[in-house]
Amino acid sequence: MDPNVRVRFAPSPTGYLHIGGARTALFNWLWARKNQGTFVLRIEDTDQDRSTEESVRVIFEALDWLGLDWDEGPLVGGPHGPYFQMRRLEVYQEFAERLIRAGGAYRCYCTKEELDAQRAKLPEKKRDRWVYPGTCRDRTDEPDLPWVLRQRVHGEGEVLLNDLVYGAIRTPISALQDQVLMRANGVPLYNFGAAVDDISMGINLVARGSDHIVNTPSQILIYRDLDAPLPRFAHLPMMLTPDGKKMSKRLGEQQGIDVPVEKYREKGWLPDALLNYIARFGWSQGDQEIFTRAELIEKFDWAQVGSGDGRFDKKKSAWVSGEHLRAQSDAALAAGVVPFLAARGLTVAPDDAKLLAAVKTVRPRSTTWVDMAEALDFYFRDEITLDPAAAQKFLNEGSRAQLAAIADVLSTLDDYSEAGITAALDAWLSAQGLEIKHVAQPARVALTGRAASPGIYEVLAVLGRERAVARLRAASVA
RNA sequence: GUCCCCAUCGUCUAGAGGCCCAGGACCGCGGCUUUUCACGUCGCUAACGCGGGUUCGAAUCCCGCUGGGGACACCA
Repeated sequence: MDPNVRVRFAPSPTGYLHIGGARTALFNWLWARKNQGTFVLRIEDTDQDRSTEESVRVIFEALDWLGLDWDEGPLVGGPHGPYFQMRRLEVYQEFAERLIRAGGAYRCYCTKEELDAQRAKLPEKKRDRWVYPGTCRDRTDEPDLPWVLRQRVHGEGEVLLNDLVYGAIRTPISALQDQVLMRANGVPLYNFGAAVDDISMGINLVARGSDHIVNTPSQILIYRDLDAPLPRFAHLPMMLTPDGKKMSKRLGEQQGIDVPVEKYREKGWLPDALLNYIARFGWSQGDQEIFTRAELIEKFDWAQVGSGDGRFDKKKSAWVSGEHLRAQSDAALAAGVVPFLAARGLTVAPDDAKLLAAVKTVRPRSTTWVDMAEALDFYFRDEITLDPAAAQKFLNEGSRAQLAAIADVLSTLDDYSEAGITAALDAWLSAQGLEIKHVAQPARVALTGRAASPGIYEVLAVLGRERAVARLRAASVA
């Protein structure tokens, strides 16, 4: 345990919280909570074309739903704010001056247009191999001209990145180029903004996606030139689509994977279940598959994080979701499903006795709230619709007569409880020389409208005498 | 194309030289349970990409190949 741990999650608000971003946030959060350190949220909104306030809100909501609370950041404040990059422009200005003085950057007066023109002269195939020729490296200051801050890559040898997950990664300094760090309007680019903020916010462990490994050497150079203490770095393997491609919203959804976190909420996932699935993705702890949030905090460690990219598995994620749902108490299940019933137009109170009883019967059959609400639907709806295929298959002249007889038995029954119903129907069945299996399916269709449901006696008991008898009679005459 | 990274069942993974003719989980398949569907339970199929080394011994170390992924912006 190390309460000095300071980690951060730094999303850019360009639409939604990406499932992979949620995992990055989770690993940082787990590490902070395990160490009783500090989890910082920083919004990297420097891409003014794509950043929106709406997506800032969406990200807050998603983190809130997941229960990943931050100790410093927007809404809660903290001693290292502001926590939106666009409100930290003076900080970058100051660091820019410092970096120039330290020899780690220079003012570049080349315009984008000039450089684009140079690039355009190259044959198309070589365009992306273009490197800045260093025109302004030693240019004297031009007080009247606009300038961008450009990194002065200097020194010999290689940059060593000692990654907690990947181990030693060496990059020759010669492979790095004089990239732009800050635009003429004072808005930083990623590598500068992230490094400056991580320094000024005292972040001592940077955990992010492995797609950022290539950025790290440039950032290490900034730390070095600023004489700032280097944080530890932990890069997380990528979460890919089932096809093994980088998970974009479009590609993910093409393959049936939800990429925005809010989708999981809409589909009725338990936040802890989603956390469990994404934590177990790239990280493991022996043979354990199901973890509570507390166990995740207790057991998480970088040593168990693997370096191989993985592919999202929808089936397994559904299983994890179901495991968590089934672990809930009846009361929690009832309370949780109420909004999802409401979404289907069914108003039920969370402490409704019938709901509590009904929930027991569908518990082993559900993987999400949405599933569960669907399974519960027939208990609470006044008029059910019969599944045509099921009705055709099981409701015929013979079964209709039996349903009518069963309705009679039930309507005169003294003890309308599951035990009472079972006893009475068993007596009736044996008097008829029948077994439950001969009438179960027709009864199921009549009572629930479907060919699959909880056990017939449970359904009868929970549904209540009035509705049960009415549905049986309705089906027997149709 | 260049640079970087990765490589165990279909998928997520255990495995840090002998404990592994490779273990767990999901999926799939089969049995049991059973009024349906689930849940549960028992079992089965299924992997160390290839080639060289090093070593008494390699899934584990080294090299090459192949395959995959990522990055190559005044995006993040």
